[in-house]
Parts: sequence; structure tokens; C-alpha cells
Amino acid sequence: MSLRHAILGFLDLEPATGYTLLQRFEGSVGSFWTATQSQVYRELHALEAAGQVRMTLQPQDGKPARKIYALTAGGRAALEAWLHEPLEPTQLRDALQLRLVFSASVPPARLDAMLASYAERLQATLQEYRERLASTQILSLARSARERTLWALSVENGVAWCEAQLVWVRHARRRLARVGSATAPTRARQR
Amino acid sequence: MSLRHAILGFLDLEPATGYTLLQRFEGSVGSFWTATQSQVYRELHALEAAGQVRMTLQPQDGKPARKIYALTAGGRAALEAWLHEPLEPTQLRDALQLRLVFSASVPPARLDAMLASYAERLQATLQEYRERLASTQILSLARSARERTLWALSVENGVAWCEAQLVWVRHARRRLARVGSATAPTRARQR
DNA sequence: TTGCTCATGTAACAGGTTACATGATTAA
DNA sequence: TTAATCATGTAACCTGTTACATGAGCAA
Repeated sequence: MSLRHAILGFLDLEPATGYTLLQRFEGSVGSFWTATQSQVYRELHALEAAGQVRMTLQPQDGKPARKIYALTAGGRAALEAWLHEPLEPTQLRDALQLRLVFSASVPPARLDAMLASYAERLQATLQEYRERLASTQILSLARSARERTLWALSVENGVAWCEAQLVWVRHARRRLARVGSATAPTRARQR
Repeated sequence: MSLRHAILGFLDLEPATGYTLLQRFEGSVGSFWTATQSQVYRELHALEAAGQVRMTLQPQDGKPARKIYALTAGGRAALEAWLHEPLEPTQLRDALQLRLVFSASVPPARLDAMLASYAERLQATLQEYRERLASTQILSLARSARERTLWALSVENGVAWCEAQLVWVRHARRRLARVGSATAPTRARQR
């Protein structure tokens, strides 16, 4: 139920529309949690039904009214409860690694090219995170130095992950290049 | 559709039952891809309906027969096609980081304790991965040196991730300790 | 006789993705 | 007039989790 609680967390900073929440996801926690538009509106409706957020119509001249969602006391309580649950260790889910395990039959040159382009994209992502370290979109909403520190740490975690991946890719390409020519099976197939 | 394709990949190594496949997931790619029993059986049924695997009953005296699944030509083609698709960059999904972003209101001592126990579990996981480097469960199924290298690299990736996380946690705890006392807001709340 | 491993399945639900659909304003 | 941005929604589908259910053999 992380998405649900993250929405509560964002609304605690500032009441917002579904659309704005979507931008918050993309612009601040996007490196480790994404949400689609459908999901955000679905959760907002569910949260409203559960009495954890309250919706207010904000009329605009000409344009249709915006639906501003704000936390209720129940919503704030639910958020606090979530924040005090024990931390579950992160379970990775990495389709790239999964594929790699089965990729022995992919021609070495082709696999190397794939890894090379992966490294390029990692480099771009790393650059992006580093820029974000200087100015996160939602930085102006920070309520304390501690909050800003936490936000910075989450971005730094993304940076650290990218860097570790880059080191790993370089290492993997070198190792695969060395073993690349040896495509002959080293073991007789059973059956 | 990674799970579907991973099953094809495992069956390419060796025909197996749903139960055995489950063990393969836990024992070899578990660090970056998990599957539940329900999922595995569901996918096997779907793959059979799609003509990508063929089921053979292997009778056992006394015990009920085992259902052995093997790749068909169509299944092998689907596997190869998957392996040649362009690599999508990994999109992380980390509930721990997400929670951290909203955790400014959690008492510093409490948050630090959470991070400490997270570090402990990371250390245990790291130990596990390192042991796995020496002997993966499925190592005996390797068909070439290249395949063994790929398997080792995937475990090394898990090791690298753990190490990077450990460094990050230590850094985070130090930083939060320094800013911990400053819980006073540094900005007047709007509204 | 209790619990573990092997082995297979269903049902219900939660969470996430893709596609479709609408409609206003504003900038190129 | 075309595209982008703001803004909200539905429907169908896929993927993943939890719980329930069964039954054999074997070891403590």
C-alpha cells in the first residue's frame, strides 16, 4: 500500500490535485517509485471513500474547477501509522539481471552492445540525479532541515545505485569479453 | 512478461515440474526476481495453452504422477525473441526510500534504530550472496563457461547492490545524527 | 502423531499498465 | 491549426500476493 501512503505524505506537505500529485511522483520520488495517472485518481477516490482525504472544488473562471484534496485527521493518523511500521528489507526486481542469466546464447558482440547502451543510459540517469541533488522540484515545500536532509539522502541513494551499476557493467563487459570466444560447451548435455 | 520468459529459460536448461521451477527461482535468481507458487502454475498453464511448453506425466509408484514441462520449438523461439529485445533500463521500486522521504516526523532515535536494523539485514543478505558466489544451486546445469560467467555476474550485481546500500546507510545515519536535533521548522508553514 | 518435503491446484484480491475518452487554455 | 499543458476520468488487462485446499511419503 505504499502508493496510498505516499499520496498521504504528499498531501501532508500541501493539498493538491491528482494532476499535481502525479508531477510530484515524477519530479521527486520518480527514481525509486513511479505512479500512473490512473493509479493516482483511483487511490484518491479510495482515500476519499475511506475518509482519509477531503475534496474541495476550487472554481476557476472559464476552466473547469480543480479538485483539491487535503488530509483529514484520519488521513494524517494513517500516514503516521505507516511511518512507524517496521522497515521491510527492499526486495529487488530487476528484469535486466533476469534476462542476463539466460543470455548465454546471445552472440557476444550483441550482448556487449546491449550492455554498452545500458551503460550510456545509466550515465544519463546519473547526470539527472546529480542535478536533482542541487534542486529538487519540491524543495521549497520542506518544513525543516531534517526533511531536506532526508530528501537529499534519497536522491543520493539513487546516485549511489547508478554508480554501482556503472562499475558493475564495466566489470561485466570486461569479464564477458575474456570468456566470449569460448562458446564451446564445457559439459556434455544430459538427455 | 519476464516471469513467463524466465520459466522458458529454466525449462531450456532442463525440463522440470512447477515445484522444481519454484526452487530454481528461490535458489538462483531470487535476489532479483521472485515468484510465488500460484504464479508459476498459472504461467505454466498459460504457456501450455499457447503451445510453448509440453507437459508429460511421469508416473511414480505410489505417489501421484509428476507433471514434467518441456520447451516446444515455439517456446524456444519465444525465449530467443525475448533475449534479443532491446534492454529496458531498470526502473527501481524501493518502498524503503519512499518512506524515508516522508519520515521527518519520526523521532530521530526511532528512525536511526530502523536504519540500523536495515543495515543488519543487509549484512546478512550480503553474506548469503557471497556464499552463493561460490556455489549456486543450478551451477551444475551450466552449458558453457560463458553461461557460468553470466550467472556469477548476476550474483555479483546483488553483492554490489548490498555493499552500496550499506555504504549509503552508514552515510545516512551519520548525516541524520548531525541534523537530528534541529527539529524546529526552518520555514513558516503556508496555510 | 506431528511436522516436513514433494507436488498441484483454486479463489479472491491488490497493485500496476495501457488504452481510450473528454475538454479547456495557451504557445508556436 | 497544431501541439502542449492542465485536468479528470473509465475499462480492460496483466501481474503479484494471500489464503485455502488436498494428498502422498518420510523422519523424529
